[in-house]
Amino acid sequence: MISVLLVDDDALTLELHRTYVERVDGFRVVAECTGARAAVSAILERPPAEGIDLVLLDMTMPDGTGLDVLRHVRARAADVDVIAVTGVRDADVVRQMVGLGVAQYLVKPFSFAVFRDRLEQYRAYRERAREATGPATQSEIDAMLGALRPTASVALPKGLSPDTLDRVTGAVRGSGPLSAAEAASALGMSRVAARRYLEHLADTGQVVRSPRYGTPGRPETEYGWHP
Amino acid sequence: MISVLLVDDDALTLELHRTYVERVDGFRVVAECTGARAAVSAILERPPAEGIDLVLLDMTMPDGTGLDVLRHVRARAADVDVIAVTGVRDADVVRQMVGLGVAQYLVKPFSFAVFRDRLEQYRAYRERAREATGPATQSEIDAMLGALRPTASVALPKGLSPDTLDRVTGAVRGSGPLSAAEAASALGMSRVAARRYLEHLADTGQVVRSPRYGTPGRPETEYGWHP
DNA sequence: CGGGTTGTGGTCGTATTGGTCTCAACCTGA
DNA sequence: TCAGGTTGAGACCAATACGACCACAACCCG
Repeated sequence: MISVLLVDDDALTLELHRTYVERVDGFRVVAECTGARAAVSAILERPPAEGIDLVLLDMTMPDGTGLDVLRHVRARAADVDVIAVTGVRDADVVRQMVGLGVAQYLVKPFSFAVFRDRLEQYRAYRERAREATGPATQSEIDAMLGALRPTASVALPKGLSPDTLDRVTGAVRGSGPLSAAEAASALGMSRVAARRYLEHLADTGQVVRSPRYGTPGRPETEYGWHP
Repeated sequence: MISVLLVDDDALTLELHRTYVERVDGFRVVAECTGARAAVSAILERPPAEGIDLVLLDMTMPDGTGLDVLRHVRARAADVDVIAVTGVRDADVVRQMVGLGVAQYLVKPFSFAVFRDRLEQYRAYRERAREATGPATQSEIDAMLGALRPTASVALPKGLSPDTLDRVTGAVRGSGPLSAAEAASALGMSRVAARRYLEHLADTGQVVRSPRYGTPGRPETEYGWHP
């Protein structure tokens, strides 16, 4: 059983993630924190016997960032693994977190399927690390690290390509609310195709639809990012 | 140009690694240390302007281990990447180093070809991290991490020859973004084969995929070195 | 104030083009 | 010669553009 510590400043998010974790076999939540300082103490002071294996760490908290937490923990040689779970997508933050050894970096919001995949992947890494208790060969080490390699995520509906979805997602994130036509011209694709992807994102809850009135003619629906 | 610090207690090894680094384009050795304490000072005290990008870190040194070095560095928020280069293959050490955010773990001894591959892989990660200066999408972050983690096997997948891979790599490097068909005709090979190699390069993070719209019909994916 | 007109975007069917898979032919090394 | 691996050709599948038609809100005119 893998013991998990949840860290997030929002109680609602905490609860959601708890239910997520409990739906995955072999993982259990042993503690929760809403602040950076509390997280550091929880990780460092917990007796090793009932130690924490994995921390799901948010970035933004009132009394410090996830980066601060991780720096303290790493300095103390605490032997925990960390999955960053945050809405912060700044490339520099990602780089620093990777430098501090996060096993995965999950961008909120995400579906349960994505969450479960990441946890399963972490479990695979963990199993490999455990079974090779003695000296390992280079290729065993590679296999271990390779297990942490993010895999292509959930299967898309027919007619959608991962690459295009990625581009559309980026456009909506970058430019604020967009209509299908605007997204299409920004990406150099057709309005119909752009709309398909935006609809998919809306269906999976990653963007919100809202009608845009005022101009003559049928109202245009615009798609805005939903953090 | 990526600035490298070499850390190893053995002068001979240091020299060997220096020649290795200098044989790889775009990397240069800016400093060398033979001890743990010296390594920590070198990393922390060097002015940011001529900062160190990458540390090749040995594990066993007279005045401390590589783990100690890394813990100090991480606690100080130094923004350097690290490749562990050591003979130590203990699974627990590997796990701890991974937890401290090493980009690669190289077991001594190794050939120059292996060494170069790892450096190239690190470069791919670095480029991806740099090009996405703003907010990134989940899949961009995944691509970044995917570039970092070693592919399960060091050798190429069945069906790919090193020679052809070199030619395809050269074509993409030289001619900017290419579609599979364009690469095929430029190299005088079949579209299917060209695509196989381009896909491999994309999977290992050395080239980026992006769909090309505008014409009726299914969009063509183009493969670019690092736009 | 109300119904028709107009203009715009949503929706669907079809054509088109590249991606993807399978299997046979070829090449290389022992 | 044989075995394994690499390439290539064709068939099928998938993702997009385009155009026609439908739905909706604003506007206009009585």
